[in-house]
Amino acid sequence: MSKITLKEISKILGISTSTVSKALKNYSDINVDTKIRVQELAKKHNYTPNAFAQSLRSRETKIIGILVPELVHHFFSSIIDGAINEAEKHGYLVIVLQSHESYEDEIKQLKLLVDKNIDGIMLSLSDKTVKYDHIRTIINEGMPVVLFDKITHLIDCPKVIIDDRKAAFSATEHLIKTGCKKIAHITGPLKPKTTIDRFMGYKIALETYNMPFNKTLIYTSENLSFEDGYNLAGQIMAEHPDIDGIFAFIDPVAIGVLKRLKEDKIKVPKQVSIIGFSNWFMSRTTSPALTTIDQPGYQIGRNAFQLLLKNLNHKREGKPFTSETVEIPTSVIIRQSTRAIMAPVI
Amino acid sequence: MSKITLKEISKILGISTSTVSKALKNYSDINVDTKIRVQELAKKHNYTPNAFAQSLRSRETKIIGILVPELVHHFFSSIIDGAINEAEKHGYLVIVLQSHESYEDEIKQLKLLVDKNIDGIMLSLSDKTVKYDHIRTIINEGMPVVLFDKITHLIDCPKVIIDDRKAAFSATEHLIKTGCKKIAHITGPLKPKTTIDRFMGYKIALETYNMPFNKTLIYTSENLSFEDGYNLAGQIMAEHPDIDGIFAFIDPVAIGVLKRLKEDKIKVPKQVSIIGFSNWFMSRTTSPALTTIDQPGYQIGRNAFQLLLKNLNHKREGKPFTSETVEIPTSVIIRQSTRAIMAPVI
DNA sequence: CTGAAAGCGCTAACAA
DNA sequence: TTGTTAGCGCTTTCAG
Repeated sequence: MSKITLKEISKILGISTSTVSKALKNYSDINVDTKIRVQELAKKHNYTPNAFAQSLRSRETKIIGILVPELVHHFFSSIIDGAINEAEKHGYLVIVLQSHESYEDEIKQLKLLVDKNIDGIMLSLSDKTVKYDHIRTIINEGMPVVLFDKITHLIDCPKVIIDDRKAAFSATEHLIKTGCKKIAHITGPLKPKTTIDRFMGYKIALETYNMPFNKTLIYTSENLSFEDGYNLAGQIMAEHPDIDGIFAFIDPVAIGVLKRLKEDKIKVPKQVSIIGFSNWFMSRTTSPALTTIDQPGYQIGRNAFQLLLKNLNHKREGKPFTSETVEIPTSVIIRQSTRAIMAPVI
Repeated sequence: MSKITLKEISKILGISTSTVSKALKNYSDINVDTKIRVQELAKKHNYTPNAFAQSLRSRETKIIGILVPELVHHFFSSIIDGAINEAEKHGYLVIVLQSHESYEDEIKQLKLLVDKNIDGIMLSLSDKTVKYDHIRTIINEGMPVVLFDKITHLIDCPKVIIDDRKAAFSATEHLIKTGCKKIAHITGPLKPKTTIDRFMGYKIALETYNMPFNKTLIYTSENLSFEDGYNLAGQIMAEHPDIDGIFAFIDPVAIGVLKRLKEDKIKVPKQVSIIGFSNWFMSRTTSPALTTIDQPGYQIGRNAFQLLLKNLNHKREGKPFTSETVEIPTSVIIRQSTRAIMAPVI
């Protein structure tokens, strides 16, 4: 029925528990015969050590926690996928928690994790989080923490990011290089820093290519929704009928734009090119398929775990935490909502 | 720095650890004054009990595991979302693991979970799993297990399911009621039982409404992909130009169909109606938006945890496990890829 | 009302 | 080569 313990094995074999323990771990100072006897009996009874008892002694759980704003989200679930798979390779299990973009929840969930004595935490900040003492406290108490995607530079710890500004620059640049002369940008609520970075990337690209920046070409989607894109597209074309490119800061909005333009019989990409951001699953299923920026979630998760692992090891060895920042490269996924790149004029 | 223990508190206060322990748990036989002194000191030092030590004694971790075929999947991540939120309400944390649709991985991951001494397991079977002894063993050893979505009736334990057959019946019925006379069905690989159930639902609906079942109207998507739908749609219309309805067993395939028909200038829903299955996020963003079957993932996760919790409690109280099956209702989400329901002829 | 003691299962320093 | 012992932090008799 239930699991067998060291003590029980030792009783059966008439030896001490410490001998059994050592035999199972192949200590060199144990008689080969006893080793074999022990190991066979253990196998026969399907012995596995009691994880709490081990943890209680070793101060290690081999469990880490990951806290994201929302789990039901292609980007974040990809990150978790990457983290879980990488963790498993190294013998770690992963507890998943969500902050639902709430500062209070973030604090609460973090506390749950800390109280469970897990070994380390991977964290993507909620959009509402503007104070960071709750995180600094955890780190100061010796918990290894890695920040990813939604990060702040105000916390000194390892981080995994994508360079949203650079990525947005590429997106805008792609529109420019494919012949767009008047490009609108749909941005989002101010808070997640990523949104602002994307806006900055757009702006810098215009400057770099000597195109005028026009404030009236900036539109704001409040809730990042498909519906927002749909409505804003109508507004954009009404206010600026000569627009020939739209860069939306996130795919669902871009897809909303796409749908509206099609319904309004505006040719995409012939008259207006559209580029999104994030490479959501559905972006390749639209017609025309959406050109977008790929954010490699899986790799972010993988790298974040690797950084965490490094600090886990540092902690065990008494070394100080590192706080390097790893940047994961993004790429433009060219599909059909933008025009073909024009051959350079010779 | 690190966490304070009962022993340290007791030393500071010059009382015994057992008194401290009881004081913190508000035992009735402790002097009110000592209680207050203890509780205040504990609060001051931010005392939280050591979770392993507690687990070691109580044989409970307050952690459960959930194993799904794939995490990066709207349906499964919704289930996990529901499970995590419900678990949290009851003081449980959730370890998430994936089988990647591999039988071997399923066994391996289950073992990881069991070895961690977690309190219970929520499991959705991999498509490759056709033997169930690994699961029966776990249950027989006393681990509460709840199966959801991808289940088998060959295991005696609580289950949460949706009735795929009934749902597919409704889907087909909806096409019939909106005037379709010749309906093709795109099904998938044989294994997940859900696929067959959907096919059965389609067939039974035809029979119920006295429509001929025609084997040549059944098409198979091998990899459930958007691209498959795209290609099959071409094939279907070539072989059966008079088709006026297509029921695809999963949304991405339906969306592929939609895209192809549009490209081929076939009017949806005027000439051909399309209905999907699953209500993936993107299905409302297509144009026309896709009519589909909603599979309420969140509720499945929630209910599965509740069943697990019930068995967790039964176990604690020495009662036998229950093995009830909860069926979560689905619904037809009517959008624009099917025609309006015709008024009944009076 | 309080404390001593035992024990959950495992490990490791030390003794034999 | 093996065993003894102590202890990780907590809870719960049971005795005082």
